[in-house]
Amino acid sequence: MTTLRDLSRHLGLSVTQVSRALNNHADVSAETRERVRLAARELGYQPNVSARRLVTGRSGMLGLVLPGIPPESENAMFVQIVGTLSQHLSRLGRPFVLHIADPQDDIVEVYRRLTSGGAIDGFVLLDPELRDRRVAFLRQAGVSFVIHGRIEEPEDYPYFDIDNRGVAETLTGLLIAAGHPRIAFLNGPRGRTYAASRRRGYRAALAAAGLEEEARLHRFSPMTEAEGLLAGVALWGDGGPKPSAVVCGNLRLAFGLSQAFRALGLRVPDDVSVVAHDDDLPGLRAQAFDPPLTTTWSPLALGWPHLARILASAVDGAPMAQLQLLGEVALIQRESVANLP
Amino acid sequence: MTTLRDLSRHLGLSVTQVSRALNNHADVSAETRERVRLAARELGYQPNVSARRLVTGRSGMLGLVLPGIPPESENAMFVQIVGTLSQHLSRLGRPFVLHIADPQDDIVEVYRRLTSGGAIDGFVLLDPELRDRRVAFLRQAGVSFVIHGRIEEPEDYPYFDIDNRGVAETLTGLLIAAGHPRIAFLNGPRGRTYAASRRRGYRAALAAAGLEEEARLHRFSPMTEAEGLLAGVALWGDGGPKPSAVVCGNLRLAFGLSQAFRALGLRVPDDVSVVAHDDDLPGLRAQAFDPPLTTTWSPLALGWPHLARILASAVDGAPMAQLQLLGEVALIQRESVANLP
DNA sequence: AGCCTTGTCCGAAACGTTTCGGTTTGGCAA
DNA sequence: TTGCCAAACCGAAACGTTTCGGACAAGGCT
Repeated sequence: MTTLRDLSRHLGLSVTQVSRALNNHADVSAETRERVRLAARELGYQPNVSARRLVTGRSGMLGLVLPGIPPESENAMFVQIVGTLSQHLSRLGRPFVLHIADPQDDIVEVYRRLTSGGAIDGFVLLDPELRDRRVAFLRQAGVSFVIHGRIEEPEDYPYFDIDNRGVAETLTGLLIAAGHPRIAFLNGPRGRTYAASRRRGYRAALAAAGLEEEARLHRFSPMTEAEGLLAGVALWGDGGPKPSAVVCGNLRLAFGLSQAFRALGLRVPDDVSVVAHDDDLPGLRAQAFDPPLTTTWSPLALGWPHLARILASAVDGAPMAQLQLLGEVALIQRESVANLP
Repeated sequence: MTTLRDLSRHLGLSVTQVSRALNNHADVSAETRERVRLAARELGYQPNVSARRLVTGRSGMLGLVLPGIPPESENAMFVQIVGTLSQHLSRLGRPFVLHIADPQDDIVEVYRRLTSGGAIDGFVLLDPELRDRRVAFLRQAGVSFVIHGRIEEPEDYPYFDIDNRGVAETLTGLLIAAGHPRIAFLNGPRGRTYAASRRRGYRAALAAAGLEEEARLHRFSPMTEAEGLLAGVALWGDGGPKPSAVVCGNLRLAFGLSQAFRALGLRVPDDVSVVAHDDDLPGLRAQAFDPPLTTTWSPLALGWPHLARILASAVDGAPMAQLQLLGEVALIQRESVANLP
C-alpha cells in the first residue's frame, strides 16, 4: 500500500507538503500540486481512512438507516432510493453505509451507536416527522444530515423538497382560471409537513381570486386508493357538497376517486374537473387515466441525486444556502379540466 | 471522550496493561483485570475504532458491490439480498457498505479502490463465474470474501451454496425410479458453476441406472420463461426427440415449458412428466401449477443470513471448515410425475 | 549461592495522516 | 545595504490504540 511517506520520498518533498497538495491547501505552488497529483495517481495512492479519521475525527462514511426491511409494496421505491444514493455517493468517493435496524430497536439508540465511534458522519433522513427525534439527536451530537422533505420551521437544516405550496397553488389556480368557483382538495395526512404546505397553497390561490374557503371541501387523509374512493362518495354522494372540480394530492387518490365517479355515474371532465399531483409512482400513469389527467409533475426520483450531493457538501461544511433545494415542478395540461362559463 | 490514557492514570497502571486487561491478554492478574473492567465501565470508556483500526489495519466494514442499479425485474431479489445482509451484519455490529458501481467501470478497479485504503475488509460475491476475476483479485490482495455459489476447484474459499449436484441427481433419479428411460434436462447457462454441478448430478443418476445419455436432451440456457417455451418446442415439436420426462432448472423454465405443452396439446403428467428445482422465486409457486409440480426446494432466501455470518467469521480468521456451507435441499412430491410400466 | 522460570508489569515504537509553528528563499522598497 | 513580506516548504507533534522487547520480583531448583 502506498503511503504519503512513499510519495514524499518519490517526489523529494516532505510528507507535509504532499498532504497539503492533495488536500488543496493554499501554500502549495501550482506546479508542485500538479506533480503530486500525477505521482499519486501513478503510484495508486489511496489515503488510509483510519489514519485520516483518527486525526480528523471524521470517517467520510455516509449512511442511511431504515427501521426494517421494507414491505414488498415498496420494493420499487426502496431499490430506487438505495440504488441511486449509493451510485451517486460512490461517484463522489463516499462509501455508503446501509443500516437496516430491527424494527423494535429505539431509532435514536441506533443512531447513537452508529455515530459514537465516529463511524459515520452524515445521514440521509427519509419520511421526516414535524418534530423529528432523529433530527433532535443528530443536531445535538453535531452530526450532519439532509432531510428528504422538510420539518418545522425555522428552516435552518439541509433538505431537498419539492415546492408543495406551489403545487397546490398552481393546480387550484388552474381550476379557478377555468371558471370553477367551488374546488375540493384531497390532501395528504394531517401532521405531515407537505400536507400543511399544500394547504397553504390551496388557500393562497383561493384568496387571490377572492373566493371563500369551504371547510368541508378540504380533506386530510393518507394518500391511498381507498381514501380517494371514500372522498368521492363523501363529496359527490347523497347530501354531499358536490363541487365542480377537485385537486388530488397524488395519483393514487385520483385513481380511487375515478372509481367513485364511475359508481356514481359522473363523467370527467363534463361533470367534474380533476387535477392531481404526480409523483411518478410505479404502476400509475396520469396519461393512462380516462381522460388523461392534467397534473403537476415532480418526480421524487429526481431528488435522490440531490440528496447525495447535498449530504456530501454538508459534511464538508458548505454554507446552508447551498444545502437547501426545492425540486422543479412542471404543469402538464391534459384533458381532465372543463371550462365553465 | 475517555481514552486508555485516562483510564491508566485513574488506575495508576500503564496504558499497555489497561489495553491488555481489556483485551483479555494472558499476562494480567485476575485482580487487575477486574479493576480495569470496573473503571472502564465507570468512566464510560469506548475504544476509539479509528485508532484500533489504524494499528490493526482493518476497518471492520463489510461490503457488497453491484455493477449497477438492478433492472426492475430483479427488484424483489435486490431488496431481499440487501435487506437481509444489512440486517444481519448490523446485528453482528458490522457496518454494511453497499457500493453500486457504474456499469462501464472495470469491476476489479472498483474492488481495488474499495480495499486499498483499508476501507472495507470483506465482501459478499454474488453470481460468481467459474474463473472469477474478483476472486482472483481479492485473493491476491489478501482480502476476505464469501461466495454465494461456488467456483472452480479446489474449494479452498468461503462459500454458501446449495447442493446443486444433489438436486439434479435427486430429480433425475426420481424420474428414473418412475420408469422413465429418456429424460430431458433444461439446465442453467453454460459457464455457471451451478449448471456444471447439476450436469454432473444428471449424469450420475443416469449412469447409476445404466442409462445412455442422449446429447440433445440436455440444454444449457438462461433460466427464463422464454427459454422454457423454446425448449418445449424444440424437444416436443415436429421432429423433436420427444422424451417422456423432463427436469427443469427452475420454475421460470417450467412455466415457459408448460405454455409450450399447452400449445402442443400435451398434458402433464399423462403425456410428459415434469419435475423442477424451486428457488422460491417471487410470483411463482410450484403449488399453483396445473398439476402441482414435484420439486426440490432450497430457498435462496435462507442463504443470506449464512453469508453474513460466514463473512464476519472469515475476517475474524475462523478456520475454513466453518466457512463453507451447503444449504438444505428438500424433495416435495406433488402430482406432475406419472409412473411408466 | 547462583540460576532459571513464572507472573506481572512497563516504555517505546508503530500505524498514516493532519496541522502547528517555524524556516528558507527571493523579490521589492527604502 | 538593510529590512520586510509573501510564497513555498519542512520538522515534529498529535490522534488512541496495539504490540514488541524487555524489566523486575518472587519462588523453586540444582
